[in-house]
Amino acid sequence: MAARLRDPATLLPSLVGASSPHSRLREIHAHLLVSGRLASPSHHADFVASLASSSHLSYARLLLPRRPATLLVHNGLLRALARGPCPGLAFAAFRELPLAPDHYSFTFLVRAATSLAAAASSATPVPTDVAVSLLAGSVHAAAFRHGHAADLHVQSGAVSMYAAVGDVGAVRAAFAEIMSPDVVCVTAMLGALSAGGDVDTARELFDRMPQQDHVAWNAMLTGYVRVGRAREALGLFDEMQKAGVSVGEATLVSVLTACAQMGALERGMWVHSYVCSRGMRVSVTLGTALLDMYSKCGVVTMAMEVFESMTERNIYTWTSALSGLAMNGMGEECLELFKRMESTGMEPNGVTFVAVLRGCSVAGLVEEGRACFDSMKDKHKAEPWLEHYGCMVDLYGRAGCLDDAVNFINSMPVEPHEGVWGALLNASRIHNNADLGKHAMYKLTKIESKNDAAHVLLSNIYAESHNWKGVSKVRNMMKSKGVKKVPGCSAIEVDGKVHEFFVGSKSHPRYKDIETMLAGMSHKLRLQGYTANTKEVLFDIEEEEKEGAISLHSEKLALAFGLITLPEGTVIRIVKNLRVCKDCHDYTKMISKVFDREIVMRDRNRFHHFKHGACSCRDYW
DNA sequence: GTAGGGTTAG
Repeated sequence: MAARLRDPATLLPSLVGASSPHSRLREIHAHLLVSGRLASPSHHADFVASLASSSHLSYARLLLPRRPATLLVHNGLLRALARGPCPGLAFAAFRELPLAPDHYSFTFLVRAATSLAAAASSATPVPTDVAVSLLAGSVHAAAFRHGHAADLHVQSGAVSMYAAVGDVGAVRAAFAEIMSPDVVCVTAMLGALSAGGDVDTARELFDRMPQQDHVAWNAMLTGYVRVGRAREALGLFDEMQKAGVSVGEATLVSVLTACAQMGALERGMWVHSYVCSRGMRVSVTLGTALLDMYSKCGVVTMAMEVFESMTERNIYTWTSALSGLAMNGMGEECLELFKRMESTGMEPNGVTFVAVLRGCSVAGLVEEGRACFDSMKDKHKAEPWLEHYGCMVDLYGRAGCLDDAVNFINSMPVEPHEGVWGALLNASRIHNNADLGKHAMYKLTKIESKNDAAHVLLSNIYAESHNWKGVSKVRNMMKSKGVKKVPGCSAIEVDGKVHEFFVGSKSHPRYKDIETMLAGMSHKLRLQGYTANTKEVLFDIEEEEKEGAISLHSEKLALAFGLITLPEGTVIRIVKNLRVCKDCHDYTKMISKVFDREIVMRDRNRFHHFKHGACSCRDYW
């Protein structure tokens, strides 16, 4: 009965639009009054909270003085504000509180501070605002002053709050305060640790928990995913299922993110069919995670199918789709989709522009990219980030407009970062401009002296122009500076199992077969007139010590394994942690022709779709 | 008759 009475008030956000005029609200208000449905204080509180949470804050405030003030009403208001789009308003309401706050009030304030901190850290790539950090401290201090800091809800909230502002010391202190932490408190700590990248400590805590519920499992899962340990995340998911823990949306989203990271398409598709077969509702978050998984596994058609089937799309959805098209080399489609997005009134943010600019870059759409960059400021009033400047340099440089790239850098209103010089360096490599490359390298190493990828790029530039002295100079430079190259690793999924290959590694159980296959591949390629680029092989900086190492580059090993194990006609999908080297790229193109196989190779930052001897990147990467 | 922990884009 009581629940039915509450209906009109709690349903308010859906009854009236956020832009409804006061007259319409008065009508509803009058109706509720006359029918007696606002008689009890709790219904009144619900009504006020509903108004506040549907952006009718001013009307909600009008209602406040109409009754004797109750904490219920005011706390409801605080809750609505803390959860709303402007959590800061909760503090204003708190200051005007006509009654002494209780422990409920403080959970809402802690929540508001947490949301503010989260918003601040996602808006910019820099560490969270000092102001938000101070705010968190003062909320906590106020809770102490009012004697409500010992409440379990406030305490676990404080742990999450300090994690959101990135204050590791405060997180530990807040957790240490808790006399007898329950599952929720420990899980909050778990989440805080893994958000700070300290998954191993989080795991210890997790293993020590007397019993873990599904939220604790999820916190652990996302911890692994966040630091890029996708394999462990999937392993944990297996354990979770064995333990019979209920699998909900949050779990699946994390699992999909792990699949996306690893390029584990089969596992990702398993999640998709799991969702479908159980008739689960595909929420925006789940849909976006699915779409992103497909893009990052190189299956753009499925990604777009998911996108089109979604009934609700937020900025993450749009940006993920745009970015998927961009990284799969579909620049025109990316721009098209961006226009569609603009026409729906969805406002792009900085991340969206990164995606669109990258789309322009892969397709060589210089003018469009320039227009897009300009529209950021003019039309969308968004200040470009360093990333956007980097994208522009990449756009000009990749298209061969090296002068434009240099002029663009010179006209930047902010100091260029390593990404900008890295983009110029890469452009120099594509267009064989050793002098410009040297300049970019000089600038880059002044900022980041030990960038291994940059050293490899420069060496490639020298090797390309047969400047072997230059190559060995770079090699010595790396030695003397102690620059360690991250070992190349290629992964391929077969029957749901991901196999990893490192350069020249012979440890795979089927190495003998792989070796035989590699020999067969070389033989077939030679018949087709392919000659390995032997001079460059000798100076391949990635593997100078190993004889013939280039023929054992990780992507070649994975490719051979794929040819052995995957039935004819299926696409071979390989995920590499670094960029593909030129020789492997040429080699793979040939393989796609000679073996008549479609090969999809995911690079460090984009996709190569090989088919009939050509690559979707048009040899610009 | 109000609360707390886990979920998507670079």
